Amino acid sequence: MEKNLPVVLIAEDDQSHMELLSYNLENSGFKVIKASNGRDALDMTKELKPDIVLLDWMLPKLSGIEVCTYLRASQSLQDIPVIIVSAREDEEDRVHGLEIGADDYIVKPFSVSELIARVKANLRRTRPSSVGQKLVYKDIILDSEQFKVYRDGRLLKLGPTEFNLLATFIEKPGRVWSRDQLLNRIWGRDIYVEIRTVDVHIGRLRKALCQYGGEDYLRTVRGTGYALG
Amino acid sequence: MEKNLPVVLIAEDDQSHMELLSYNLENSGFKVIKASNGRDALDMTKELKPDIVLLDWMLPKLSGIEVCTYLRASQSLQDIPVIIVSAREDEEDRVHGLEIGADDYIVKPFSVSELIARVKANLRRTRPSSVGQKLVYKDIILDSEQFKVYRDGRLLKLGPTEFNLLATFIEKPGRVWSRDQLLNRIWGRDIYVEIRTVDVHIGRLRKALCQYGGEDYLRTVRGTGYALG
DNA sequence: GTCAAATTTCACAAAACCTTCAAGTTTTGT
DNA sequence: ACAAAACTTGAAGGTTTTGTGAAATTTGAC
Repeated sequence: MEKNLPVVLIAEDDQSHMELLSYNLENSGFKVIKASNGRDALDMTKELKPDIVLLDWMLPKLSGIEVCTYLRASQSLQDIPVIIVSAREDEEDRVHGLEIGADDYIVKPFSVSELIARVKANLRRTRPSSVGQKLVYKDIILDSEQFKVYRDGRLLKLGPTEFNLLATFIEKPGRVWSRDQLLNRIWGRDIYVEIRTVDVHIGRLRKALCQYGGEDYLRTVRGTGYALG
Repeated sequence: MEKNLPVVLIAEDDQSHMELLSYNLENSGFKVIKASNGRDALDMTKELKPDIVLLDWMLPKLSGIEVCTYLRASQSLQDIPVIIVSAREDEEDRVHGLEIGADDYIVKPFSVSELIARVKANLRRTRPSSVGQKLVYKDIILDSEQFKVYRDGRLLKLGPTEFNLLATFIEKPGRVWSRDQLLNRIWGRDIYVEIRTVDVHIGRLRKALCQYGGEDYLRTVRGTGYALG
């Protein structure tokens, strides 16, 4: 129900570990989806495109290593950060884990705060607005922890959808997003909304950003979509 | 590196409980050391002289009760506050726990803020400077030692839940908390309460904070949660 | 310059969400 | 054990946000 939270896929076959992980991640503001074996993990990743994947080294059906290898080979999934969680401490495994393309490697037992920190660190690259960072574009500051947006020092008033749109744009200034991509990302996957609705909200965001005057930073890319700057 | 933080020894054999406890205590400014059985707990207490000890009732090798009894008999360790953490609710056990010299007794499941509050309360005796600092936001002062809140110099009347809410908010002014996060933090994990209950208590806190007039500092973030300022 | 396609704007009804209220229950204090 | 205080819950009512169609405007191609 909560929308636009960063999504973490946890692939872990040990029930109590799973619970510990998901409880704490949910508490830290993530949406958690769970897989108890490697095959499910892979399928769910393809299907749901989580923002980050936590893979246990040992998994039934497909090992974490295999899943990771597969993800790295996939065009559309290779940008999803992968953290390998393992009981193995040996240097060799650690190297192996990183070699096959994992972004990080955590050894059990680990502290919860370490885990959260690593997850956030790895999301910073791909979804900076999701980890409570202030994002800046020109004179706009978006504070995702406080859910506030300032322009030229003044606090702007904007609705949830406008905020989410701006958060998406400001993560990658200049990048052009299609209406479909925006719908998927902000409204969610299986929600039926007219594509034109995006336009309206873009218009609202435009107005909100200029409520105290100033240049319009939102660029319309005719036939394609929108971008910030 | 860490400077003079109060040290909490947690003796707990359940891995996930340990994580939950240590994560939250570390987050609240304590240094945590861990023991997974009674023998280790006793040895580490002798060796490291923590500022406070959290003892699970049931522990391998030596039970929490035995450890506590031993500590109380020791000249050099008897002043270390001991909190027994237990799943037993019976009055009898509670009495027994306190009889053998525990300073406090917490029953699982407990809320995080309750735990923190108890730990701080028990540290007040031995390390008064480490706890009970007053938290301030604008004209609001929250005195966590006396459990009192002042606004503009006047003592406010507010119930426990309202106090806990405010304590959470004032720790990080501006940060937005989801209802789920607030429930977890203030009501405790495995407790089932309607999510809407949060709204009502927010409403009460609002009223309480403005009982002598003044601006409403609580900000509703539609679709997300609440924040102070 | 004209035209068609695409985008923007506008107004409004519906939906989602939040606040308030009051009643009933539990907990606390004496 | 009783009274008071605090808490939970559902429902009603109010507010904000959202989605949509239609009209107006802009854009780019010819």
